Amino acid sequence: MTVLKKSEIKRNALVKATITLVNNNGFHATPMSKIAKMANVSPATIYLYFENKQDLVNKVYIGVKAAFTAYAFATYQDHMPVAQGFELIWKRIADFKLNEGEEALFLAQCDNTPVIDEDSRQAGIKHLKPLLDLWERGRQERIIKPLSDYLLYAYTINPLSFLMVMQDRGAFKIDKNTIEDAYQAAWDSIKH
Amino acid sequence: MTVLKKSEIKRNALVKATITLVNNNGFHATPMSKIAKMANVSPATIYLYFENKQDLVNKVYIGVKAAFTAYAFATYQDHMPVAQGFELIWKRIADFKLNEGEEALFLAQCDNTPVIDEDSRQAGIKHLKPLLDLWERGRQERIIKPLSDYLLYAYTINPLSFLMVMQDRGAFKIDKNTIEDAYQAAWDSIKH
DNA sequence: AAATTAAAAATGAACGTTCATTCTTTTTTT
DNA sequence: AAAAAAAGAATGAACGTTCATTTTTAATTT
Repeated sequence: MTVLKKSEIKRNALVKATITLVNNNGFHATPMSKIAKMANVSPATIYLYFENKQDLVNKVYIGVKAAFTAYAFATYQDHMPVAQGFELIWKRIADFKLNEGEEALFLAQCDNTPVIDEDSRQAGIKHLKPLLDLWERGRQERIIKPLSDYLLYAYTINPLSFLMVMQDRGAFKIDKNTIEDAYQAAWDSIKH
Repeated sequence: MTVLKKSEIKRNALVKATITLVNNNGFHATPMSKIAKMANVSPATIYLYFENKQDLVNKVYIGVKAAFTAYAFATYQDHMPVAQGFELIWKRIADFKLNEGEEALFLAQCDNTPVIDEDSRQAGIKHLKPLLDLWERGRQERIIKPLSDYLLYAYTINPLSFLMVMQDRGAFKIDKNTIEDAYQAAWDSIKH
């Protein structure tokens, strides 16, 4: 187990609190005072770790996005066959969303609203490079339809976010079968 | 052309301003004073038409949702064959999103964030009934995979919202071909 | 090892601003 | 002229941020 400095513990608590509160109320309905309270910290302390509120969400977003993509690509290797590589990455992403529900929800919220600075958003997109490369290979090998990255994303990765949000609202429950069905639908929509 | 009472003109201006400003800045970053200014109205006047800020978004949301579903189902009849009915509805929805970009974007934003009251959200969902009925018929006739409504929605309707948001950010442009490709992907993902 | 000092981290109260909403006055309509 | 609609100014609460201090940690000296 990594030993954390006290300051890192505080920073982590602030990040956690931000994620939870933004998930439940949205960014602008989450005052710094509440974040501080949930992290057991004085409001002023936040400003030792972050420049201001905007800087706080930006940094939390980038951090979560990094953790997300690290998880997604952890077991992927770029010499894998396209279909196998896609299934692997897709299911890792699904795993992340299931196991790290709060983080996934936070990303979904940030990706769909004008909360994050454009710079931070761009930084987050960069991390997807391996998947975009895989898709390019898939198109060239005629395994994947000749669709733009945006369409491929819209029909494979994005639906997971939607399902997450619905689950969070208590509308329904994602289980093993749901995941398998969703994967089939995703693959069917883009396979040649 | 319908003749509008002066009061209706003001109300419409307020609705329009709300949509535009919420699209660009998000709900909580949109002050009543700005909405009033954009609608050429005093802040106080808003309160003649709406109880408060929350009531304002709720009502705008419900109104836009109603217009959206009216458009989506305008030419649909429930005796149509499943595949034909689905294509019709899907393409009407795509049309709406293209022609009424601001309204569509507003819905996407409200559907993905905790801005709208749960009651208003539920009211919005009710309007989708004809589509859910069509899907049920499709499942029974083994034309559509036996997937839950949420999965069908995630893989057919929701991707359009994602593409809209991306287009709004200037990331890419939706054209006739995109729509056709998207429809094919949607159908491929759910057809038996 | 204990005592002292310096540095860093953290705090709670306070400030200035912004915002939703209300109040009073003016304008428009009937 | 009375009633209704609209306006602009006013209000109080909430917020992000800063500031003056205190507390904790680390370094240095005895």
